[in-house]
Parts: sequence; C-alpha cells; structure tokens
Amino acid sequence: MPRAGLAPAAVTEAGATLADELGFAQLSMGLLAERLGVKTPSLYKHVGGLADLTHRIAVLAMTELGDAVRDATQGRADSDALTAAAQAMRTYVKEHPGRYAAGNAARPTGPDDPLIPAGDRLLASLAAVLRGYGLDRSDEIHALRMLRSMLHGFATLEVAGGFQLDTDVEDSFTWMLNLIDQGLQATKPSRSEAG
Amino acid sequence: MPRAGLAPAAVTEAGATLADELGFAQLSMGLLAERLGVKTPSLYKHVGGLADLTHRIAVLAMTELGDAVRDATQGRADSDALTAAAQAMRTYVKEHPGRYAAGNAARPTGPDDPLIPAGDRLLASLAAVLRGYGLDRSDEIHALRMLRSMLHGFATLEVAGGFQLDTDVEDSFTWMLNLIDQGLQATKPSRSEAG
DNA sequence: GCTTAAAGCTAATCGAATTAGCCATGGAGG
DNA sequence: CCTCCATGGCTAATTCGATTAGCTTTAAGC
Repeated sequence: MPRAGLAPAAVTEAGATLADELGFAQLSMGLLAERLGVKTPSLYKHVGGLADLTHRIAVLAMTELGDAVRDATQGRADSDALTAAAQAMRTYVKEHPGRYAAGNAARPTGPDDPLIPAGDRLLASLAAVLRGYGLDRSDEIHALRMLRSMLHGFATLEVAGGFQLDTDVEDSFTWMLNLIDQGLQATKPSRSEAG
Repeated sequence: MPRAGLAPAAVTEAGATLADELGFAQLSMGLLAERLGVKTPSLYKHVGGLADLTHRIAVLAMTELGDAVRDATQGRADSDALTAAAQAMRTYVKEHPGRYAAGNAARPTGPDDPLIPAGDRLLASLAAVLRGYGLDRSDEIHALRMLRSMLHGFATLEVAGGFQLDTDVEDSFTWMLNLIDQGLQATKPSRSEAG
C-alpha cells in the first residue's frame, strides 16, 4: 500500500474543494477520504477530526478572501476601490461557497486562534476602502458594518439561490454599490459638495 | 404511560424554540424528544423526520417574520416604514436565531411547498415599504434586493457575534438605515429634489 | 362496554465520526 | 547495503444520532 503523501494543508485544501462542490453541509470525513483515495480513519493522522477540518477550512477561506480583497483594491480609491472590493468578495463567495460558509460558521476557539488575524485582515482591507471616503472617525465603524452586512448578505442570498431570475443580479449588485457610494460621498464631511 | 398530546404543530413549535435556545445546528430528534417528555421514535408519529422538522420550522419562521414585518409597517410610510420593517426583522432574528437559520437553510421541495408563499409574503411586505419611495419600476427589484441583503447580512452577522463591541450596534443599524433612506429618497424620480 | 386508529414504547438497523491497535513504508544513521 | 523507528495507512470496534419495525396502550366514537 503506497502512501498518499498527505499533509494537513493538502487535506484542508481538498476538504475545502469538496465543500465548494457539494455544499458545506455535505462535507464529511468519509467523502473526503474517498476523494483522497484513503480510508476514513487515515485522515485523523492529519487533522483532528471533522470539527478541526472545518475550522482549518474557515481559516483558509478568511485568508484567501482577505487576500483577494486586498489585491483587488491595490491602487484604487473611492468608488473604484469599493467596486473592486465588492466584486472580489462576491466572486470569491460564488466560486467558493463551501469555504465561505465554513468561514462564517467558525467561531474563534481561543485568543491565539489564527481565525482572528485572518478575519482582522479582511476587515482591515474593507476599512481601507472606506478610508478613501474621508468619513468622520465615528462614522467609520458604522460604514464598515454596513459594507460587511451588505456584501455578506448579498453574496449569501445569491449563492443560496435566494434571488429569483438570475438575470440582472449583476445589475442589482452594481445598483446597490452605486447607492452606497453616493451615500458615502454625501456623508463625507470635508468635501465641498454642500458648502 | 399517559399521552403527551402532541401534534405536528406543537412538535414544530417546540423544535423551533429548541433551535432558538441551542442553535439551529444543535437541534436533534433526541433533544427535542427529551424536551417533550417523550422517546425519540415517538416523534416520527408527528413529523417525517429531522429534515421534515427543520423544513416545518423554516415555514413557521418565514410566516412569523412576514407577519412581524407586515404588522410593524401598518400605517407607516417612507422612512418610518423602512425603520419599522428593519427593526422588526432585526428583532425577530435576534429573538429567534434558530428559526431564522432554519428559514435560510430551507429550499422549496416543490412547486406547492408552503415555504414559497411564506417567503413571497415576506418579500411583498418589504416591497410594500419600498413602494412608498416611488422608485422607477426598474429600480424596485434592485432596491428590494439591496434591502434584503442589508437586513439579512446585518442580522446574521449580529447574531453570529460578528460585530466586536456590542455597544453602538444599535447606532450602526440606525446609521445604515439612514444612509439607505437618503439614497432611496435621492433615487426617487418624481420628487422635486434636484429640479 | 367494544372497536380501532393514533400515539407511545422497546428493540433493531444504519450510517458517520471517532478510537484502538496493528503493520508497512521509507528516510536517517550506520 | 542494512537497520531503526516515526509516520501514515489499515482493519476492527465503539459511539451516537437518525430511522424503521413491530408491539401495546390509550381514548374517542359508537
């Protein structure tokens, strides 16, 4: 019996892919083992169990998503950055629904859980996008929460098939971003818009 | 052995309550049976199984939520209606996180699934709120999707403990609604704002 | 008071996760 | 080249939750 040459990272990656393909809820140790050409108990040599596996997938997802948003917004500002970040996030969720679901379901297990910095980095990337709007310090937290809520909600509903006709979902997304952009511009205290 | 006097509706209600208390993922036939003072197999005389139970809870949730939003918006218009609907939805999700999760996880099983009209009624209530803004017909679908995304996302993140300091989550919600209200007012084509 | 469908129960089955314990692989050191 | 042993894979066994089968009691309607 030749070895499969597995490692925690490879098992996690395969699990994440499986979750994307079948749905997070369908992910099981048995299915993953089969996918890797190995018997179920063998997986326990690489990950602690199903809970540990899903947690690793969650960290992977948050890290990838954070990177995607950061990369997409490089060199952009204001509306451009907002659009880029939003599309990056939406695209990621559509391409990796299982991973994203894992990321949402996960809860930090302790103060040194890698999930925390991964999540923080994603938040920091979104916060950076908002910074360009020059909001009041007190508005920043609200704007960030709004942006998160909106992107999370939209992507989640879309992936869940919550929107009827697939057509013009793209338009709806753009429309929504536009409204938010306008709103943030108007909120901006410094600009000479209303002065 | 005296009878427990159960019925599908009572079992569903108890299951929903259990889901709210422990989390949707923790809901199990065994726990529910214990809660009802009955042995697990007895539940199968009232519901088809765990899948059927969760689906019933989903229908219950969508129905209750639709009613809550409808009731909250009665006699209100524009900003008032928007605020009332949003708060009603947020409150419902906070008070019934398990039910709401069930409602989101559920997928219609066929064309005559009661989940469909229940969901439609909720959407209709939200659409009614937007109607007051007198948007272009083509903008209505976008605005509705935005509203859903935002409310769903915010409530979901809040319940999941996604926002750091619990403080001023209330403020953030109000701030968000305000920005949306402003945006919708501005989008309104008829008004004499920019003319 | 008798009949019978409904509602409970116990026992058994099934599937997925996990654990225990055994064995082969293959790189490191001789 | 040969040996050692940590690693990674395997089979067997356990556990737990869902579900099914089949029996029994309740209690509603006559």
